Amino acid sequence: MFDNQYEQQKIEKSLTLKNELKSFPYKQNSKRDTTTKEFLEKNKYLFDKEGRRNEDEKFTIAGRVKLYRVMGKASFLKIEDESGILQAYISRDNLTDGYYNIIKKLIDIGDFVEIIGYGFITQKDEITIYADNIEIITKSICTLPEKFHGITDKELRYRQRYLDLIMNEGSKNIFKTRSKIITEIRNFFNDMGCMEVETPMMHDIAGGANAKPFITHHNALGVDKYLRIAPELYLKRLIVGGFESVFEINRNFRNEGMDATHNPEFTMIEFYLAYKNYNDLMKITESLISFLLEKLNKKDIITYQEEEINMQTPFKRIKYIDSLYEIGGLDKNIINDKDAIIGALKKKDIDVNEKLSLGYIQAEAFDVFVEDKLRNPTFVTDFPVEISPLARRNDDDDSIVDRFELFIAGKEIANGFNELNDPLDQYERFKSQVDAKELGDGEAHDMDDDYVKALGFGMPPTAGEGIGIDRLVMLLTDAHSIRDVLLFPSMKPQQPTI
RNA sequence: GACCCGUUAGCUCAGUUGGUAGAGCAUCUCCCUUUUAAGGAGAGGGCCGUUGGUUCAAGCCCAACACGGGUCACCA
Repeated sequence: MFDNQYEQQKIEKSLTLKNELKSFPYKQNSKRDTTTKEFLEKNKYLFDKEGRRNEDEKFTIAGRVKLYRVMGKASFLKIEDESGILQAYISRDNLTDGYYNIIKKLIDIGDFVEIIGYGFITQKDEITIYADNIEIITKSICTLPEKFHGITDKELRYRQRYLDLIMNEGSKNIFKTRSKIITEIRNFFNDMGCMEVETPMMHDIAGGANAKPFITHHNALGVDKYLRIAPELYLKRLIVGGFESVFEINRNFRNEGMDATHNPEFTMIEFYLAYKNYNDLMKITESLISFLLEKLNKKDIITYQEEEINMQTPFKRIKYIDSLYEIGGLDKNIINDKDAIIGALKKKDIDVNEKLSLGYIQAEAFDVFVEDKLRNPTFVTDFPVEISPLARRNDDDDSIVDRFELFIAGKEIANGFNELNDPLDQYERFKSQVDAKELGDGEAHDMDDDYVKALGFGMPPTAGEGIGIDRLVMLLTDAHSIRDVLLFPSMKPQQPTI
């Protein structure tokens, strides 16, 4: 650790600071009173002032040295804090007794310094702090990446995100936007009177979605637990309990492949509203997205990966079955003919499990022929009942459910439906999920007796929805990969390189 | 899981038909008191991803593996 030549040199400097200057290289009790941004604002007036400086007004700033230019008896530094970046000027004549010649050799790019000084304007018209004193308050040991190209290696950016954040302004902005989006989503639901709740992350039965779970173990109880794949069944238990509108923003864990839109842990908001239906949810979803665009100062037309997406509401709505021929281009006459769809899939070299029922085969066809073509926001509605084990059947057609999914730029962003609250029907649906599992659907639900029992006590008519926050952030920050919107995306372990 | 691409100094990258490893930034020494990726002079810094193979000789050719990226598949 810390054994390359650069690190050794910096450790030497750190020891010099400590032993010869009696200046501990890792100080506490900073006296910073001004951020770099505030400094720049407060000293703008100097452009109009005689002499373009004011030696009487002192400021203390602190931050990381990003650039360092030594010119003999004077030096310029760029000091960065969270608010921005500020140029500092230190000169031999303004520091005490030869201190300049010592400190200038001990400062490295990457160190945190604290500077007391006053504002002045340089010959090139840059507001700068003229240092009366400078101290290294945190000595860096490791060398920062090159100042011009920064860090471009994606593996390094993901594994050492702190370096990415130090070097890449764009990356920092993505995470600021992400935080803003989550705050505003929270505000949106709070303003609706919806209550934020927390439900278990460790489940005895991995329910609420079709996915393979992570398994962990509880030693004291001697039982295996599953990291949750969705909070749905717990949130609906709360509706049974009498809360009429609840939401939860938190992580889900799914033990599946990773790619540009899938990370094993990802963030969802799920919300459940009693006495609302799935049409209400679509309207709420539209107003949420409009609200976010407004808060982010974005227009209705956004650019995602060089493609224009029209986010204007209301979003397009199309029935699932209709989308198969209207968008997917399948022959209208074959969409209820299982064998014919299988034939169409086979033409595209898609392997299908022929034992599955029509609804599953249609779902496969949707994935293959339709999903990618949904570029502008589109609600796909009225899904087959087989692939919607927790959704309420349509009153006129019991083979479909009152459910929608929202697709934008070919990706699923949201999924909502009228909640199934008939305990007997729910029991039967779980049973057919168990059957599907035996037929080879590794992601089908297990039976959840307690949940069925909860419904037995009565859940009022309810609609619920989940929105994938990461994908929404990708869309709104023009990020190509989910890893670009996760601070610490999942990566394979690697031998330590330090 | 399949295919393609990548892996060389702290970082960003060159590296010819196979013949003793290169640049810029960064670092160290020296010069330089208003610079803007500051400038000038000099120096140090390498398990060329790992392991095998071919060859008199491998950063370069071959194979396997590791990690990453991309495309597809799987997956809500």
